[in-house]
Amino acid sequence: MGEACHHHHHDGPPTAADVERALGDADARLTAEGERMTAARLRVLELLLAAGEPVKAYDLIARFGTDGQPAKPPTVYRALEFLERKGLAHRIASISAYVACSSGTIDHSAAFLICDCCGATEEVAAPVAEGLDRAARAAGYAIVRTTVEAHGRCPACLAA
Amino acid sequence: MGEACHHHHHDGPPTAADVERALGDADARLTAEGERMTAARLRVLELLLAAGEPVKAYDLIARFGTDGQPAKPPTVYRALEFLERKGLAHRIASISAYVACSSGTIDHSAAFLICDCCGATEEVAAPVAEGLDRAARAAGYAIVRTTVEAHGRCPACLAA
DNA sequence: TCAGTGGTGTTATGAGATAACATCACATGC
DNA sequence: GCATGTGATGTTATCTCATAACACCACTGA
Repeated sequence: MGEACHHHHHDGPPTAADVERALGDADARLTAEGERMTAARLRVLELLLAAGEPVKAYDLIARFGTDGQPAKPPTVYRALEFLERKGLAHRIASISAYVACSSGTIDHSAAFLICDCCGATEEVAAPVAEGLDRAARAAGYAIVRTTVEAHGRCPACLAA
Repeated sequence: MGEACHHHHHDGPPTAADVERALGDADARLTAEGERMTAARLRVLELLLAAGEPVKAYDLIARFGTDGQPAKPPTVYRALEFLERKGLAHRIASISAYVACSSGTIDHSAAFLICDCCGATEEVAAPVAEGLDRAARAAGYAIVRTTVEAHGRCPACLAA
């Protein structure tokens, strides 16, 4: 993360109420779909939502226990895999971190704008698909999933 | 890599002559730029070129010595960092692998089509930048570098 | 010839992720 | 009720990926 400029307070984490609401929504939706929103999955999603920015898996592991006890790695990685599969979280490959999905739409190919200075990320709806789809068609590839991540500076860090 | 279909021979590696020529070109170009194309850097580039597809860092480490002796990790990671900085190689974050740059143009933002079946990759010139740039402008971000990787099936694996 | 810069060699360790296997919870059919 | 199958979890160990730190070397320019 920060290498050149100081850390700023960007968007910041959502309020506790926001987190609760999002958790409730997710729980209700997945339960309705016949999925099991277990304690571990809810806890990991809660941590991601509360952070409001990408979080490293081992940070989730460290923060997992409400009593300060860390989780075992597979506990968190399994929850992340589930959340990702269900579109509630995304892995950001270029920084090996995970973030709650901020888009309401299910089954989307997300793209991210990532500030290398303060760590803020913005999830933007696949405005990229067009160009990539065109290239894929030209090459004869059938795309299953995409990783689109742009690194740079957020408005706040640019202003600083 | 392969999970569903068998491994096919896709494009395959280039001929030894192709590799030699590309190595010579890279050497000449960087030397002209005042960079030092050292043995380790040339060797890693040679391995990447010869593979003709993404290679894991520890595979490069294992293949490094012509006598079968592996390299020490930093040797290869340093060479990769240099090659990437100079536009001769790319890291593919979604699979933690490295590939020789197949584009002639310097200083480009590459995008990749990656076959999850046979491992073939196609480097396509940033046809993606448009959409992403637009989104970044809208969000006020200044983009420095991008990671664009599409996973799916290549034509050969689709046909199989 | 001496300092500065950039590259290499080496050791060790940090960070990210998963394999394997035992156990548990829960829904469904009998 | 209770057997049975499926999916989730707990636990241990390990594997893969990547870099920190420090000593040494090669080249360049004052």
